[in-house]
Amino acid sequence: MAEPPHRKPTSFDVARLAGVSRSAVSRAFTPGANIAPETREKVTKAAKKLGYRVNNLARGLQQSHSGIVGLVASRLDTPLRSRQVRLLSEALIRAGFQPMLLTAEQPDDVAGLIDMLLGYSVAGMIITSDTPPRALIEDCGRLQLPVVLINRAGVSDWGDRVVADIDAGGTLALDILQKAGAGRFGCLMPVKETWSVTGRANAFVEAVQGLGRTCRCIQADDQAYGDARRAVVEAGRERMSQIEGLFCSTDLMAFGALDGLRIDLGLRVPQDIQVVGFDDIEQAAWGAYDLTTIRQDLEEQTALAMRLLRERMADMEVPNRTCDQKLAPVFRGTTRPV
Amino acid sequence: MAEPPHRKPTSFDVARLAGVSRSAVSRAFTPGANIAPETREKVTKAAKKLGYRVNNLARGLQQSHSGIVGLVASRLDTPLRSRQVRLLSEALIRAGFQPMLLTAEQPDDVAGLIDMLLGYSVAGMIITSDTPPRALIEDCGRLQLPVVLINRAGVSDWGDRVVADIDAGGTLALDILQKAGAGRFGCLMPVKETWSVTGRANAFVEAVQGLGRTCRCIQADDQAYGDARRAVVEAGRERMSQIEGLFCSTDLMAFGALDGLRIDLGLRVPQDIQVVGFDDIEQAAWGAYDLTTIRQDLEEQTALAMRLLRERMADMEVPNRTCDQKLAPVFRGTTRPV
DNA sequence: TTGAAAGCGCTAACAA
DNA sequence: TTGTTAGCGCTTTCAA
Repeated sequence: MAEPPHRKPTSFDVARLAGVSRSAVSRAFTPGANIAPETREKVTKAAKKLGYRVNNLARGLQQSHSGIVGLVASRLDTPLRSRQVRLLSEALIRAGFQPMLLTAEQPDDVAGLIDMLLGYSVAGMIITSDTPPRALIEDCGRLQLPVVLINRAGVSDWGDRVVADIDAGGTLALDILQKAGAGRFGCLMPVKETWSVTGRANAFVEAVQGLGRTCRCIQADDQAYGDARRAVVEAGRERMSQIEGLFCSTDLMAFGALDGLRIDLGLRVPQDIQVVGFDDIEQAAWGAYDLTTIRQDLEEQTALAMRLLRERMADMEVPNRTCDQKLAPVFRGTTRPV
Repeated sequence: MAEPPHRKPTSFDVARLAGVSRSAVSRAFTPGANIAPETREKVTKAAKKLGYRVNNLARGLQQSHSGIVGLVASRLDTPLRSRQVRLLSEALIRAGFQPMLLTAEQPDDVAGLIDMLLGYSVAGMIITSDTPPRALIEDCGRLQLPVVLINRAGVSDWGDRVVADIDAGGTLALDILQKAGAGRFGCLMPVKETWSVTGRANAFVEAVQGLGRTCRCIQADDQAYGDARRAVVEAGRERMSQIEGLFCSTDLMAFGALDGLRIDLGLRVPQDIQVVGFDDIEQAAWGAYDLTTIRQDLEEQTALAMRLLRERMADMEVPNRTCDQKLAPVFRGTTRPV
């Protein structure tokens, strides 16, 4: 155990102790550098003795980027988002990057924060925010900074994307409800527009209309559990009981709907009304809800995002790409068995 | 709209355009620096025109720290943790820091990651990980790096702490169950030790023993919903129905217990058995669970953590401190009304 | 394979 | 209040 150093040791100190130059120290800590194994050995030993570690700030200053990747997320305390962030941050770390977390709800906040981020010469950005400000993304384009957007489309010209096919999602939901025997359809969605969440709800409505039927839409103030429950309760027992198959545009909203239907309105699910959600978050499998839903494969989503990021870093000239992730139905207790 | 700059502008470019020195530019971007308002004005204008922003890497290299604060968290995809991380990260950003997120489950991972973090000259660290490796924290102590630990005690000499009083928590849980009329008590806890989670369970058990009664302990493999549900089911209807008041050491485990009791074992809550959780996460208020629990005030927790961090930054000589956060009972439907 | 020297972009001490 | 100067700790040509 070395005595507590008061000043942090620099590559210079290590070089002196190891009897080599500072360049040698630098090379010893650069994977794949041209350096004799024994020199590297000497340096590593001296470094350990001194408690030296490379200063990433100085390194980033010298190289073009810092190894930091911005991770922009809104509603982080939501089950889907927190799982996404966990998976992404673990994947980034595994790939040798450092995720810098930006949690912001308002597009205005985001703008200022990204500005901060750019000051750190980030190597790239992954955005799962609800509404990333387009100006910001265009800024990244101007700086030739890799950006991966998750479940957001059409925001700007710049940026690669991983998306769940919203049309397929809407159709799949209808399919599930139809096969389960529902004939009159309803859709619960938030008023506030969001590409993915309102997008799939609209796709569902259109799919229903494609059948020559009409879809009863119930609008919630926002995407939270409470918003959904309130919306269902306000729609009232009468209106709700005319719906046989209800598609909720997120699982979270489906839970609110289920509690509203069962507890507040006294309807039985799936006997009186069948419910399908979207996302397959962990809670959907919990016994009290046991929700039939459509699964977004987050592991696959993460892997795709990382691939896009890496390919873009390797070659900035590659045209913008969009990857589709798989969607799969998960049958549980809120629809009748077929 | 300026033409796309290919090389990022530096303070030198701004200085030239504004007709001032580079120091003037630096001062213009340093809050509270000695600079004439009109000079600052000139600089800001030139900077905007060029699309200049301060390079935080270079700034951090010069100053003693980088403005980055490490945020270490495990089980980020868990409701309590994700809310903590959201609040902390927002508070950090508001205070002008940048949270760098470290998600790691194994103490071994953490060690390597912190090493990385230290390479960024972080200004401090906030740790809400389940089991922060003590060696690591002592490293921070050696480097005189501010560390705030949340709900972890006794890990090491170094570091300030925000904790929920585990003894008070255990006693409070017993109190609630007793007043609700329960006479025979049980406690559901994870086998794997954790200061806060197993700590309050033990406190509950001791409080029960203090009454001269014995407490039936049910051990789950871990802290997840599924672990809790399985544990209850394996304990069996017979054993469970001998318990009148069950304390679950987290809300998440309480949900698993509730579903196990009601769905798998066919017991009624609160008629046959009453249940109390801990944390008051969002889901506890959901209709299907409507869980009586003990609330950790996360807003207060965040505020305390930030205060400790800032005070420590201001004065490294201050002795280590521990702040207690308030605990409050929340009465809902899994206990009988008093 | 190695070392010397020249920056990366910024701030801080000093002098004007 | 401003400009000059000297680094912060590292990587990276370029010679040797």
